[in-house]
Amino acid sequence: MDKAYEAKKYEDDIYKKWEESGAFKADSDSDKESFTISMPPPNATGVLHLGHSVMLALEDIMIRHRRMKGYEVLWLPGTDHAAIATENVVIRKLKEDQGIENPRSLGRKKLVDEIKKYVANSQGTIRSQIRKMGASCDWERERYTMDKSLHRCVNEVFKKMYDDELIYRGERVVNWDVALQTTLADDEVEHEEKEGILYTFEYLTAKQTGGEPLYVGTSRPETKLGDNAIAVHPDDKRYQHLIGKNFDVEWPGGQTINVTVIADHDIDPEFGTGALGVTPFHSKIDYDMWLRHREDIKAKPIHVIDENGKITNNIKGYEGLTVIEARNKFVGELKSAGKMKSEERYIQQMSISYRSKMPVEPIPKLQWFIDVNKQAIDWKGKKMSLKEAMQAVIKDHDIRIIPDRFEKIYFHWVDNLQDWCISRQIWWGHRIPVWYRQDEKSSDTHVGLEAPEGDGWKQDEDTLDTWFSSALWTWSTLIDPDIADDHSLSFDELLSKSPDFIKFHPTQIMETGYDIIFFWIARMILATTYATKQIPFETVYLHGLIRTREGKKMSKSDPETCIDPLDMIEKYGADAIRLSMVIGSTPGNDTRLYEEKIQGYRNFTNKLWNASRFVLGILEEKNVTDEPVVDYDNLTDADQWILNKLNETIKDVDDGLMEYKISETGQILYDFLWNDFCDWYLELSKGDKQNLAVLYHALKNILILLHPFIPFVTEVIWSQLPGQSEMLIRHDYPKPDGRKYNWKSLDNVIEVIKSIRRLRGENKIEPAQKIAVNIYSAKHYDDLQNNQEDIIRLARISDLVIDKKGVKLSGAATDVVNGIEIFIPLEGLVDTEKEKVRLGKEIGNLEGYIKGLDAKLSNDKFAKNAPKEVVDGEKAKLSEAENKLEKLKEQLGNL
RNA sequence: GGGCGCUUAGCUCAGUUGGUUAGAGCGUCUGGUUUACACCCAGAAGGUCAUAAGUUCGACUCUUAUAGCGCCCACCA
Repeated sequence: MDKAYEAKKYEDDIYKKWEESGAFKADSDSDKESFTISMPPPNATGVLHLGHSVMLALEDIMIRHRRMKGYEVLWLPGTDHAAIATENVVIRKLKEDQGIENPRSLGRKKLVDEIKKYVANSQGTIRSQIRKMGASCDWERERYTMDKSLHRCVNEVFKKMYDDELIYRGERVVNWDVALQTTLADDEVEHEEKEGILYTFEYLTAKQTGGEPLYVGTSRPETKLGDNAIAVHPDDKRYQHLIGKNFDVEWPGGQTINVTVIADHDIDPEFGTGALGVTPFHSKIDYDMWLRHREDIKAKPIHVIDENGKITNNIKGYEGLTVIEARNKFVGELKSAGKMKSEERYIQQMSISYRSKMPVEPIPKLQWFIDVNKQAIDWKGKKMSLKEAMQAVIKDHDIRIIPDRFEKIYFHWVDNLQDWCISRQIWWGHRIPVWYRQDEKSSDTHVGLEAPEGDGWKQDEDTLDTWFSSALWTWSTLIDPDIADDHSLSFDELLSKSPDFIKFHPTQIMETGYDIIFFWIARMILATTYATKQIPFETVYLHGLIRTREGKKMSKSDPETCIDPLDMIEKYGADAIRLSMVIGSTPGNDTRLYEEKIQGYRNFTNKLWNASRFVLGILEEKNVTDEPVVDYDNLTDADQWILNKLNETIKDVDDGLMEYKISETGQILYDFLWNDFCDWYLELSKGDKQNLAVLYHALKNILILLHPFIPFVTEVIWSQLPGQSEMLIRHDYPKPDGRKYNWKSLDNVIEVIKSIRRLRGENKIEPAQKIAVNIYSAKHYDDLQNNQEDIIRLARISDLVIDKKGVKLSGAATDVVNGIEIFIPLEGLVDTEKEKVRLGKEIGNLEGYIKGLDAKLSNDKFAKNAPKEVVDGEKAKLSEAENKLEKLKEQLGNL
């Protein structure tokens, strides 16, 4: 074995061996309890980033742990077609690489083929990068959101919802991404604060109102060319006499509109002039207001802005102007006409597309929607709406969210959920499975898996929101592709006849970043409860975002702060990355990552490597070729101590992982290996009482316990361990052995050694200098006597005196631990004055401590209210401290 | 505007039913080469747990307020 572990030399080979051995494969025929994770599918054309790395590290830990525990484990990998994102990438490529000015002019089929080609070419990248992280997922079950079987599920769910009247087509004001030329769902719109201007101008003249002119404030004056109402608060005294009246308004440019004054409670009389110009076709609230007052409003809404963000032909003199041009023109006209009352700067919220980062225009369009309020689903015997079912599964704790504060965030979102616009005007994705046929006499609509018989059917041009197919991910991936091919089977039969679905759904845990709780988590709950009558997952584990050391978002454009996981794997190994992603971060909280952190965990893998090298060296020296059997009747104090620690560690680690406390558990293992096993047990094994079987046993279990966290290095070392034929990935997970060990004896020894080392350090005794030490303890005499060789060696002692009691040496450095008195009597080596000061300080501390304990214990209320264990514990502490104080005082007097 | 989170050693962070003299890693300082490891070993320094009040025998932990930082949701035009 090399002196230092070089991850690069081993990782790819190990991964290959695992994969070829079939260790990742799940068996739907198994009798074992199942444990399933659906891997959140990265974009098919993506490259591995830190978000993927955290996801893969966490999920692989969970998966490997359960696999070793004997669950039938399925971790299903896959990729997402990422509709808008992918189409854009390809369009840009065609423009840049092939000089095609407008790739859409290629036509639908050709462009989609180009995209398919691009996806097929780049899908391999992310696959191999997932492997680099060590992810032990079942590649034979890999799925892609555009697979045939998934496509069928998409169409089936669409049809089912359509038949249940949960999906409808209607003309609504939708979020229109002008740059990408498509609609967006509400949660795909981001809000950005921007300084804008609130224009206040004369809308109705004094003559029209019969009193003061009516002023209206707006940040988008150009839309006022399409108003059909003015809304005021019903109780607003200023406008009472106008409510219900109609007015013809002639704008300075000559355009005329007719507006009705309506009263609506949504109007805030305090804001602006308390009067709002209602533009139904270019604002969702205005649209809703129009719907509410449709009966009263005389004029029809006017379409002002078109899909390109330009003014329509409906507005004379403005045709073809951009929104900004129109605004400037209109404002100019108002000013010249003397109608502009004021222009105030204020902070307004801009709607921005999360995809294009460009402004979103509300415009009216005929689109497909999912009705979230219609009661159409049976959930646990109750008729519910999609929204109610989404609420119920969390409220009833069918699904648990970690950390639980995200439940509140989830509820807030669901409570305010509106119908989901699912149609997109792009070509890449699942095309809406609806066909239309029109002739002079009739118009037909067909919804189904394929075009109906007969001529003249044309499929809907739009595709589905990419999250529609993602919403089915936990189960559409489990539908047997052969069964999905059989169109004679009903949708319910697809589920009931697919062995994987039966065995592995619902999944146990959905682990993903909290940033997609709405896009994805909520949508999976929505679609899966509806379509399968099952929850998609039992637990949601939300990890935080990875940030730079300064707490900023990492961006690819800034290579200074942006860490590329692939570079780090190359440099430090996947194991080190995994630990750095997982230790010291808690669910739902962002973590900062920097190279030194990864380096630290690389050091840890190297520590394991060297500890193993040490043990393996001894085994080899002693010609051990098979696993030695531990002789439990013949254990040293050190053996008992480490076996006890091992039992505790096994329990804590197993419990911790079962509760998904990944960070804490990793920390426990880190400490156990480094502080207990290496610093003490291995050091003690360098003495005269080496126990081969226990060394082997401890190392073996350490490798098993660490394997889920750092699979590569543990597997490499495992292959060197004599007597193990099977790969570590398949090994059984340990249980505590149930034995009682005497760990206290060695604990005393350790305390004594630590104390002597500290005294040496404080008195500046050279490490090479061996010293004389006297130790007195009646109670622990045997413990010390039995381990004196180790004390001599590890504390570097020349003459050791251990006695039940003895002369309190003067002029010595002294300490008391666990009632054991320690003297280092070398005159000349110990600075008496310094030692006096030190002892005095320690006595002072101890007296303060005792005073506090005294006060606590003499307080009647404490004795009355505190549990007995606590009181007893405090009493024990007090007597221990008093004992120590007495001895220290004595020692001080002796100096 | 509504909601959430964070504030603990110089830095990055743990601390889950309130009960140790508050922990780790990195960094710093003092020393080191012993049957693995300098990607290492031994030791040390460093904290009014943001601030203030409250509940309690007891608060880093619970309550309330305040401040700073961050995030999410929301079309007061």
